[in-house]
Amino acid sequence: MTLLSLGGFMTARGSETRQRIVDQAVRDIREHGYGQVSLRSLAAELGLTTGSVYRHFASKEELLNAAGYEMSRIVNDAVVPSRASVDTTGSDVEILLGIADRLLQLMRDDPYDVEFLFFGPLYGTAMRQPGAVEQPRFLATLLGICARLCERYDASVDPNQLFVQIWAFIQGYGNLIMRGVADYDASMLREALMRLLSKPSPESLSFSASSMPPDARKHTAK
Amino acid sequence: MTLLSLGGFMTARGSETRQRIVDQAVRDIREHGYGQVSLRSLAAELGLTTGSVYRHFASKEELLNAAGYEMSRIVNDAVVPSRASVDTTGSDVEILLGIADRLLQLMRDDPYDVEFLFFGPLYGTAMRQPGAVEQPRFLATLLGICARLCERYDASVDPNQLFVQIWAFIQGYGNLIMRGVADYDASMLREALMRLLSKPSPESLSFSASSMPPDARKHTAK
DNA sequence: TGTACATCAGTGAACGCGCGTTCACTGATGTAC
DNA sequence: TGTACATCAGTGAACGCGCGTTCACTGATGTAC
Repeated sequence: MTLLSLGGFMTARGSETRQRIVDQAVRDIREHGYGQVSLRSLAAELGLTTGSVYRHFASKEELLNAAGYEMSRIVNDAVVPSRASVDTTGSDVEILLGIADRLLQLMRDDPYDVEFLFFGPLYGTAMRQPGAVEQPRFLATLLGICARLCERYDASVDPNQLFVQIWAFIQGYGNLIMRGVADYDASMLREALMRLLSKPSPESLSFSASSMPPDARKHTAK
Repeated sequence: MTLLSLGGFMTARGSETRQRIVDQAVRDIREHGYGQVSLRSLAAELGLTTGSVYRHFASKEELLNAAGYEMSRIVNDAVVPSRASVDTTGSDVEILLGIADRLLQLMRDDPYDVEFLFFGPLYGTAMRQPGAVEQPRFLATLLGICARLCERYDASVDPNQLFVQIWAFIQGYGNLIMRGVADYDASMLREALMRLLSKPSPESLSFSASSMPPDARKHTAK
């Protein structure tokens, strides 16, 4: 029995194999990291030969793009709250904390997934061409939250700047977790993010906050 | 004319070549990243052949270790303030800001140096065996500053936790800069670090800071 | 001072490996008539 | 219904490449006597 079309380019069998190859690539990336992906071993794990992979993808790069697309969906689904849960939980800050929490858990449990998406070969190519790979929704979500917070509480703060601060901390912390330098601590994450979202208060740890680094550099240069 | 000893294992000529090889490795890493270092091209750039490299190093790994040692010194010198400047500038917080500032400048200007040291093959091997590679002094310096600050202003805060927060932000921000996602902004760095060093103040951006992510996850799991 | 010898940095070719990629071919499947 | 044909997923061997590494050899340098 023949299925119709399937995009008009492949038989049912072919389309099925293509998906099996992509799925195996995702598994290999998750297990060993994208740098270790070899077409030979990938094909062997599926009981195929390398030649057959080229029946479905013009190059290894194209296969990795397809795997990136898949991975992007997986990460988005794991990190971004569903519409329903957003409606019920309410607060922007809670949504932000939730996204950060789930992302860090993912970086701890499946570091190679995130490494591939954020630090891999797709970044700067496919990831930035809208459509090629599903954009990481949670980044847009985070940026939106920052914008709302700034607007609501302090219009003088630049939303992009707040976003960079928060995103820097989250992925920096994730990096430390991925490398085994730090353990994931949800309450520490919460505390740090709350601090970044707060205005610095004068009565806290008091410093002689006079002149700044760009000049301090001169002192050591000599 | 013969120089004596030189460690007793090499002639002057040999020791000189060894250093030239290490220096070239550092240059190659700085320019193309440690992943692109090839013994063939490295030797060729020095007018040597690969075989001669093995007269001085038992393996590529050993050469990279030596290069790591060199790189570690370079980064330390660029980032850690000299004793004299520490004595004159005073405040712990200013020292911390200065280190962060210089490190981020370095990550912007010579990203491959930092990548090699912190995200490279040495990390977890040579970097953690005291002596093999000069430990990154500034990490110890940062930790010491965190300890002093906690002790002085709020003994209830865990210094390690504060250190992880600060270090996470700094290298996370550096990562964004290295990848071209964000530009380096000294005043933003200062602001973020000050926030992380402050106690969160209740009168700042006010959030319904009720329940936390670990539970929030249940909502989206369904 | 001259001669024989030891040392060892450097040569250049080769080895084996895994890689992405190509291609002539096989064989199963479904279509046309 | 049967036969000839087209399609195309998959095979398996080969290609060329760059890699780290090895090794017999060269030749310059300094030492011993």
